[in-house]
Amino acid sequence: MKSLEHWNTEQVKQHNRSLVLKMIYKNGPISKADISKNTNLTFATIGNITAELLKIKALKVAGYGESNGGRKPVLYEFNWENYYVIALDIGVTKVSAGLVNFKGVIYERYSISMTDFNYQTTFIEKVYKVIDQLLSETKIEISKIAGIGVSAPGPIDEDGSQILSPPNLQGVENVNLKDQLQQRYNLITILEKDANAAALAEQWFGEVNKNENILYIFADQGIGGGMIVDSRTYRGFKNGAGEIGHISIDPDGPRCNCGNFGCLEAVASGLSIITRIKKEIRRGGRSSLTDLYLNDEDALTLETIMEHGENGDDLVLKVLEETGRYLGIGVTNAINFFAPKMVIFGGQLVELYPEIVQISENIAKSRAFSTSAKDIKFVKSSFGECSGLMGAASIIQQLLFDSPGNTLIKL
Amino acid sequence: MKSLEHWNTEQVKQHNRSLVLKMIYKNGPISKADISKNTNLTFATIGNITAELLKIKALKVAGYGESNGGRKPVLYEFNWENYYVIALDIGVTKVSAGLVNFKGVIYERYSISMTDFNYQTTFIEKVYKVIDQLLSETKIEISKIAGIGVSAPGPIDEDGSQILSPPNLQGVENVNLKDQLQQRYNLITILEKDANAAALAEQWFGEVNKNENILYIFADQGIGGGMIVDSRTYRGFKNGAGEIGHISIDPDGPRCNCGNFGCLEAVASGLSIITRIKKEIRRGGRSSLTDLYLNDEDALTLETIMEHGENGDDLVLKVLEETGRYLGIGVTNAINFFAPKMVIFGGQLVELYPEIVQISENIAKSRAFSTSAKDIKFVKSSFGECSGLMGAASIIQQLLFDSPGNTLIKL
DNA sequence: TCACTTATTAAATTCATTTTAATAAGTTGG
DNA sequence: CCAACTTATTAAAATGAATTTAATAAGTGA
Repeated sequence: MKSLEHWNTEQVKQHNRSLVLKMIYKNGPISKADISKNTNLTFATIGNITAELLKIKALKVAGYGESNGGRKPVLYEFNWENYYVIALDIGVTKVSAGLVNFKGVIYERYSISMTDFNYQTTFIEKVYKVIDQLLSETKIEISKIAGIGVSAPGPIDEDGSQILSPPNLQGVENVNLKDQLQQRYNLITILEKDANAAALAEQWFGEVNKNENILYIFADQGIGGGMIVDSRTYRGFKNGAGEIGHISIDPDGPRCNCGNFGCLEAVASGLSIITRIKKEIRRGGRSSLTDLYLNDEDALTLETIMEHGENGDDLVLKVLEETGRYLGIGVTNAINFFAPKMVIFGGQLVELYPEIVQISENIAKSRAFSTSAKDIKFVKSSFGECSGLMGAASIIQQLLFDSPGNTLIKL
Repeated sequence: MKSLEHWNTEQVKQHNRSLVLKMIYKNGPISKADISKNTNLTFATIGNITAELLKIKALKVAGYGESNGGRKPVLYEFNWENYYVIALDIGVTKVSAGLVNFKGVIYERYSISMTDFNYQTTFIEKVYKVIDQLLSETKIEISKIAGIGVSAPGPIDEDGSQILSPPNLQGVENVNLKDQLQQRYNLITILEKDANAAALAEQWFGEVNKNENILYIFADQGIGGGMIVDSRTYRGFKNGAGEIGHISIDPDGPRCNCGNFGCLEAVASGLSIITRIKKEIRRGGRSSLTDLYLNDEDALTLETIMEHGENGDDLVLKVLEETGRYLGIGVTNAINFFAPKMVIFGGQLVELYPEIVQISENIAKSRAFSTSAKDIKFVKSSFGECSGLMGAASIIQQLLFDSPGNTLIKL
């Protein structure tokens, strides 16, 4: 976008304002002198920008620093008490809403089950309900809420306004959440694919350095992927990028929901584990899960399977190891193609079976093409089951910090 | 890079100068009024920038346009006669150098075989030789040469200065071509991986629209890949991105040089075709190539194989079709992950067997996950065997147009 | 020929950063 | 404790970019 547009002093101001705000956000409390050193902007410019940000209460004075031989510096920091985000995490099993501040601290939280059809409530009514509940319970003024960020199962349209047709969310199709939420709550709203949002959360609240490209693997019921390039979500043509779950790693493998064969999602997702174990049991394979399954077909959840794995069930252990191996092969392909600096794993499967990160890392590093692949960092997401909410929050945060002039400062 | 740095009016000037120059390059001959309309810059600014560019002879007056009711507009265009690039294409079999103008027209050209060891000439001496020959034969003044662009087999180091350790170029390892060429010829020199360079050539000289991300598939002896994101080469961590040849699509497939199994390069490259046909013949498979092969093991080049395919040899046709299928599966994976707007095919295999583009397209579009994959354009490179030289030329062109202030205008 | 339109050029204005200078408030050493 | 030195902050003037405004040149059409 920007590269096609002309620039004038306004973009300079925008850019430098954003630069200073991010600097204070990340490194505060900090003195004007240090901001100047780190940004190479002069004292005078820092003075102008901080004065402006101070006036709208985006910053606050955090005290005084130690003198280095002269006058004590005034320290500034981001005005945490003034900015909150409504984070909406739309999952397959439930919709959660949280009130999150810009440090990534979740203040209030409320969930509703997706399958709870007591009152025949529609999807959008459930969304309203969690948000209304959230707002009614909180003591934080609505004027301090910067916007509504939504993490949802893909595909999402290019504008970040509609949930199109997620295969796992029955009854939800072409829902324009953005317009409806903006209208109802009068707050800026943006949607993002769950894996992209989770990746963005790592960028803002995690241990990612500036301009390190990251690959986020969302291993849950299915497998999704999110990519961050130059600190921004990489979306690709019509938002189609990141579908690492549908990289086929075995043309003779099992059929995937997408119609293809041997997709990563068909061999390394949470659902694929359940499917494979059921199949083995039906085949007569020995397992401590056998009775459970034969009594109730739906009893085999990922949680119970993992419990039996921890108790040493051979079938479970075998399937889990295979799953790790497949995931490793998939990640190898992604690395050879995308070459990220970090690979971050999240989702239910990873939470229940964190060893899968190490297994994938070993396989990927032994198979990767480039010699520098050994320097790629593999980590489990630091946010666990909160990564959806954190992701949703980070969407709004990104918007605000990228153009504080258009969002924070409403002239 | 830029996002971490502060901006001032200098970057504004840089950016707008680059914008105007690219506008004139792509849309010239064009009037100041039209430039203003297209860029949203005011007449005065356009006046300043064009005056400056005119003064250093980056532009020239191309005549007068039709009046639209007022004074006839002066038309400006890029000063083609003033800018040339030495393009160096380092291939597995030969080194070629060409003098290319900014329209992508190749003026002079000279090659030397890589395997010609008559005089025990080292690699770097061969490079010097082709460039010297080129310079001695041309009538174009050396002052009009903007730089030396080099397209070379990867891996290339992060600075674009060294060829590291290409598996197919024996005897070439850690050669710092950039420093040596810059010193000898006193011209800015930049190296780029062959597939990246070829992709960039499509961006500059081909039919790619601004900000359309492209995936270039370089199917030759091996298989390489290049990606363009936001009009720039996407390199990834330590230049490791784009290795589509080492996406594994079959864990039980043949072993690849990289140590892995079932890599695209092991099942869909030019060499893999030769290997498979040899294997089939040894197994006793029927083919019109049988006698040829049994008399001389090295007689089975890709060219002869293709000839026999055109004459209807069943074995060849079968292997080619399989190859297309594999390539299609590999491209599907790449599309699901990267979601480009265009996929462009080049390299010897594609030149000899252009049908492979259509085959890959059919497979990829039937297997791709996203519904919008049907809108992805699949094309064969328009530059044939010249794509290496064109790629090399486009590297320097990109440099100049991105910061004309630092390169064209030497104050 | 005259009114009108369009392209170009030149001067004055605006806006953001930078440069320069002045001031405030510390530290250090004798 | 005070003088010399540092450092942080603030204010005013200068610089350099795009923009606004006005003037001029060169066409068109009635």
